[in-house]
Amino acid sequence: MEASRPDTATRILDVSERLFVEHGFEATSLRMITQQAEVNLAAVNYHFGSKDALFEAVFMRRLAPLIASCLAELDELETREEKLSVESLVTTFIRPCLALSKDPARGGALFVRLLSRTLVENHRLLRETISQQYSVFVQRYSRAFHHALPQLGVEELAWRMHFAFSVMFNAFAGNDVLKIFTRSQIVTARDPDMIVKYLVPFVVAGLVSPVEG
Amino acid sequence: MEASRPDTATRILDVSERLFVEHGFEATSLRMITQQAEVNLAAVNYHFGSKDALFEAVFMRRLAPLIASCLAELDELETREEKLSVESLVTTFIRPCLALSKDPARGGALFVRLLSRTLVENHRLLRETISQQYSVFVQRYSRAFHHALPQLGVEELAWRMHFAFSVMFNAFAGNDVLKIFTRSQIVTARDPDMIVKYLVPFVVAGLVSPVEG
DNA sequence: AAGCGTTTCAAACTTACGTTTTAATTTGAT
DNA sequence: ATCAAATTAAAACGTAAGTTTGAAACGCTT
Repeated sequence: MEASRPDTATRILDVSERLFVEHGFEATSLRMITQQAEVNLAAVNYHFGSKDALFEAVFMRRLAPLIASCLAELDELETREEKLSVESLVTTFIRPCLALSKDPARGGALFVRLLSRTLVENHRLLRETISQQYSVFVQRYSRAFHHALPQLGVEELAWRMHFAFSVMFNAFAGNDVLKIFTRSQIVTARDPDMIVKYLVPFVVAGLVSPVEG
Repeated sequence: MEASRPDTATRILDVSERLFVEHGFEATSLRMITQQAEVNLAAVNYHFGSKDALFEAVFMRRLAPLIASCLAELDELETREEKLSVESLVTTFIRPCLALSKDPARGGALFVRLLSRTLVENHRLLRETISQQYSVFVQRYSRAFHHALPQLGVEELAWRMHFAFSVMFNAFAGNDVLKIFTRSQIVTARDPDMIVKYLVPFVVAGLVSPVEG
């Protein structure tokens, strides 16, 4: 009656995803991974080639569908509405993140944390492989936000998008900067819906705030 | 005419701070540190005891003065004004961060990046040593924000503070989440004053936005 | 100048890492 | 059933990590 055990490569990916989030890439050894995945040590190099390639595989398994979901939401929104509201635009990004966070089969909230962690560690992977492959993501959002907020100059818009995506990433990643001091004042990332309830108004307010003279 | 060379312990701290930011704690070896600091390999263990203790020393050298500066600004503001504005409150945190970012003698922007990096890596150091020592920081800000935003419930206020500090930390840390995709669309953290110009309005707007029914 | 605690130095130690190798085992088509 | 390919297994390899050691060099007081 137990669920069928995933194959070796999948078990490695699942365990790696969790351990990379918990301890970071460098601090996670192949021996930790293979032990918890109950596979032989050599299996990682056999199936993926190297530890670096394993990381890329872990990353790409989640990122590609997430980006695709966001762009699909964006497509659907642009065909449905003539004039895009900032809130609906923000939601096209948040909804796929939320769905991902609530779906354990797709890594649950783990991957968003991994993404956040990888961003600040600025891996070579993100600077090289990903940047070329997914520049369309930011281009699409930049254009959409420009249409929704035409009163903003390109520099001000870039900064606001930077801030907005920063806080959204951090929110889903559960990096509670205040928790360190207060000992879990907020039950972080436990209820993703609760995050969105407070996150969307905050981000939208920052994005649409009037420009100062 | 050259500046007098700092002593061994200080050189180790300076180099470590930079390397921990660039490569992370785990990926920075003592041999990298001692080589760039032009000290003997054993000097780290002699002066600090261990690599972990070195990290704590690097961290504490900057954090304590930063926290003290913030609290001093807060004190000065509370004695000067009866009713605190959200903007002035935000500024009590941003101004010390900005001063730190612009002062190479105190680590410049490096330490804020280190702080941000350490937050998402959630080191044992931050969970254990720091949380007890500096809980006063969050308590003071929580109370101040509660006075400035009395219309917000405790839960909503906690979330908004969480979001606000998230984006502020990330802004100073220069973790440009969009840069990865666009290849340095924004010249991040080059001009700290520019950050503040756009950061403060964004954060304030999010904090003061009206609560929804 | 002598003595003594402090600091520096070169070298080695132990351990753990990522990776490779070679053989055993399983799998799937004929 | 057989054979070839794919996968798993155990063991070892070479390297680099943090740490320790013991002697040499330094700095300061007497």
